[in-house]
Amino acid sequence: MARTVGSNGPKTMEAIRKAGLRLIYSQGYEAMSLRRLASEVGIQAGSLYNHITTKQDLLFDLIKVHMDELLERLDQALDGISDPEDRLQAFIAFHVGYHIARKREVFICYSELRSLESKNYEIVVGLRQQYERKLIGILDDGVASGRFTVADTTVAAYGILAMLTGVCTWFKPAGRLSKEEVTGIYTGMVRHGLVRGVDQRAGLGAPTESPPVLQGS
Amino acid sequence: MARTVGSNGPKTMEAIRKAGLRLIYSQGYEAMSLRRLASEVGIQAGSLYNHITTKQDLLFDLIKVHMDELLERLDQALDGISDPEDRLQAFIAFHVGYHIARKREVFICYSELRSLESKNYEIVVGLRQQYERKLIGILDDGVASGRFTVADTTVAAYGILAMLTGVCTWFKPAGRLSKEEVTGIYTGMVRHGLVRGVDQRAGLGAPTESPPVLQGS
DNA sequence: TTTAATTACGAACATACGTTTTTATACCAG
DNA sequence: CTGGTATAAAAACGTATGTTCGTAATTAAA
Repeated sequence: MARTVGSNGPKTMEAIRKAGLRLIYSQGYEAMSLRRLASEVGIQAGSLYNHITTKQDLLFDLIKVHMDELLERLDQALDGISDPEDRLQAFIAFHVGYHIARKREVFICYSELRSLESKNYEIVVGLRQQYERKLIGILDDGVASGRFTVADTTVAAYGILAMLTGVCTWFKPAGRLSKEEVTGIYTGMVRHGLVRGVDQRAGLGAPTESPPVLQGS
Repeated sequence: MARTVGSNGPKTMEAIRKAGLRLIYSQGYEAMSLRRLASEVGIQAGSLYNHITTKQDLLFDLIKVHMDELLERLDQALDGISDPEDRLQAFIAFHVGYHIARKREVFICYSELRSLESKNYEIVVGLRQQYERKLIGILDDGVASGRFTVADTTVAAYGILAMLTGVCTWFKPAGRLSKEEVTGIYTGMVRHGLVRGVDQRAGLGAPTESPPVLQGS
């Protein structure tokens, strides 16, 4: 009926974030009750408020921390690379790798945007735009230097992001393809088309040997 | 305190479906209360139950009806077309057009899957797989007849679907690009790459004249 | 050792939820 | 006109929700 042995602030907060992430991912923010969250952490519902201010703040914190890290890691991944083609390649590899590694965080960032209060929503949308503009910038640089031909850099960027992000809805670590294979396939699709006509094969490496087997969803 | 003048079953049901679609789209299924829904329809919460059986059934019905129509319209759009390239082109045009026209229904079908009870969930996932397999089939046909080169038809199909579906998150009817322009750009990206190197321009039409202007989200 | 800050419990609060029931009116078929 | 059915209101039910509060026990600092 009081503070328990071994209770520890930072440790509990970490457990709340972890359980919250899992529950929001699987049930959605609205459907996750704080009593359920507390029980997964091993405390009572009221005790959550020693660590969070409101349920909404927990959601925002989870999303915000993730977006900040996403942007920071992207900068690291692109650091020192100046050639547009190399930067595009690095962007794709980073994006696919990150989205496979953090599929739950990524999913929440997309699916729970509408559960954010408007002030929080604006902040997150701003961060997402920053990320999008990195890719658009790469494409614009490539076009400006004559290295790329892009019908519309904005549409292309949105298309690339949507295509790559989709990976975290179907990728299975134990599945048919490794992370590296997936990255390679996606890079090829971005650069040479998702579907190539026979007249455009010149200059490409041999088609991969993987047969077009349908893997279960 | 009883039946009101002009009340009419089918008309009310239609209003419920319409308001429900809008509310679920903007707030999410869990966040939409039946009292709010009823008030938008202009009736009391309890009166909803003259038309629906449960809240869950309303969601399932909205999704199911949409999936059925999606599949039917796709069949119509592909009817009579046999060449794989033409079928792919028709698929892209259909998918983009439909997703622009029905963005709310489409969004719900993706974002509210997890709010479906397991039996309903299985049904909807089955329908979605039917749709995915249509595209995979087109790609397989093209590969079999030597018309396409595809690194991995399953991954390519998922990539195409994700890319195209993304259109309904940013497309604005009054925006810079028309539906036809968007369809054209996406078709080009599927066939020739989202980003082409300069060595691959031969045989393509002139790049579009649209400057890479960033449009607001 | 004393003191203050942490941390959790347990109970409670006000409110909101999906749903059911009862009742009364409007519509429609005979 | 009459009788049955369709439709809605109104009130209520039981439960669940996010959050607050007072209290007690643990830990860390003095």
